[in-house]
Amino acid sequence: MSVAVITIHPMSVAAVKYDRGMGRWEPNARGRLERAALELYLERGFDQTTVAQIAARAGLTERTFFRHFADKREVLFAGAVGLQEFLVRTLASTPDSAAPIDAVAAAFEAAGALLQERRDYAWQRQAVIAANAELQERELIKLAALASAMTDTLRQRGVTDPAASLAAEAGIAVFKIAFERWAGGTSQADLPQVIRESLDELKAVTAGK
Amino acid sequence: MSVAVITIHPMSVAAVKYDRGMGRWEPNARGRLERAALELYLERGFDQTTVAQIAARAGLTERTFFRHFADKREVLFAGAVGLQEFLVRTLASTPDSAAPIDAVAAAFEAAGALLQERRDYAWQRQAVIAANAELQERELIKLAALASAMTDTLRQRGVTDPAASLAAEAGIAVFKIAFERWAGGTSQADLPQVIRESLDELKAVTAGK
DNA sequence: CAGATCGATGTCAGTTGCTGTCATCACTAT
DNA sequence: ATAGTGATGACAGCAACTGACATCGATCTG
Repeated sequence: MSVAVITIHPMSVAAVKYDRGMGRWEPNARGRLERAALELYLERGFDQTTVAQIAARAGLTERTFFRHFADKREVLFAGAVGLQEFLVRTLASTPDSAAPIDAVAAAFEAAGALLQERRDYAWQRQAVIAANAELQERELIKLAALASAMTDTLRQRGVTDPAASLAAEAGIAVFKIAFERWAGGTSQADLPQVIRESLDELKAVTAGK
Repeated sequence: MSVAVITIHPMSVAAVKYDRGMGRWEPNARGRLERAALELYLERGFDQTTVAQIAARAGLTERTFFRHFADKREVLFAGAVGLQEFLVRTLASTPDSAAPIDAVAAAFEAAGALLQERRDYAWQRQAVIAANAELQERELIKLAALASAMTDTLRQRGVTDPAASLAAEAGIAVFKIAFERWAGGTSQADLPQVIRESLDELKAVTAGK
């Protein structure tokens, strides 16, 4: 019994889940990979998902996944770059009259308002990250990079050195705790307001003699 | 041409670098792995070191490495457990009269004194971690776990919830920045004192209206 | 229009981190 | 003696990630 060898062109196995574009390949490969990854991480968990499965759902190959994302975790953090840019921009454009910690907190409040607009996505993403230690590691180093960027921005505003990094790190701590409370609760709390309350708590806690 | 099949007993290929004990295997396998790993990470870098190389230098096999350490990074963080226990113990035994943030800072000052006694080791380890992003991720999640443990301890002291986590996170931030300044500088600065100064800076930074 | 070039992807082979499973064998308790 | 026990070795295998090269529409160039 002889078997015909069939050469399958990439287009002919294009993912069922996503509409086909007009070029040689479907458009937005990167976005399809992000969406497929989040779906699979939610359905089966991060550990139980292979990169090959993500690529297959997006109608691509494993190799292509690694051309778009440095590793299996990074696909969940693609948006972090934009968020950091927004925060730095907002911080840089805050009037110099504000104290460093207040300027940092104000930037986070503005970012919190944006996050709230994509609440469903933010909550899904948070659920995936909360369920896996490796993803938490990646989240923490993104926050550390953010702290570093905000420290630089503060320095450019004339804030001297230990104060700049402390204001940035303290601001991150406030945001972390506020976000956890917001994402963990079932309430319809307002994220910017939770951030503001957490900042006031921090001020109270550090109001030592 | 026939070749004799030689079965090599583990003892006969025991590591040259480490003295042999009296049992079936050399003693302190775990410690030998830690030392071999640190040496190799310093010599060739974390990425350029394979687990097989570490095991070989310790006179063991790759499989044994993974029986002692969950992954290639964890070998650098074996001592973190003891440090966390020390910090929690110290925090728990601080008089209740101290404000939460001061109690946390006092615990870090005590731990800082211990770290200073092993300054060479602490600096070598820090150099390895500073050179590799994956190791920084691991360090950050250890600090997050530490924050969580200190938060629990503060709660047991009657500190209510947002204040407890904020005091712990703020304390971590202070320690992080103080340690960086201490390990980065060439000076003979006193780590507990650097921690104390950083805490004062934080208090100044958060002393908003 | 023909040909060169380019960019995004596919294909394939290889290394390494990490795991499951079973064998080995000094030591220990009965 | 005999039967565990515990730390290790040996081996097979999966999945993450990388390097090298091939493919082929789209685009540029003459």
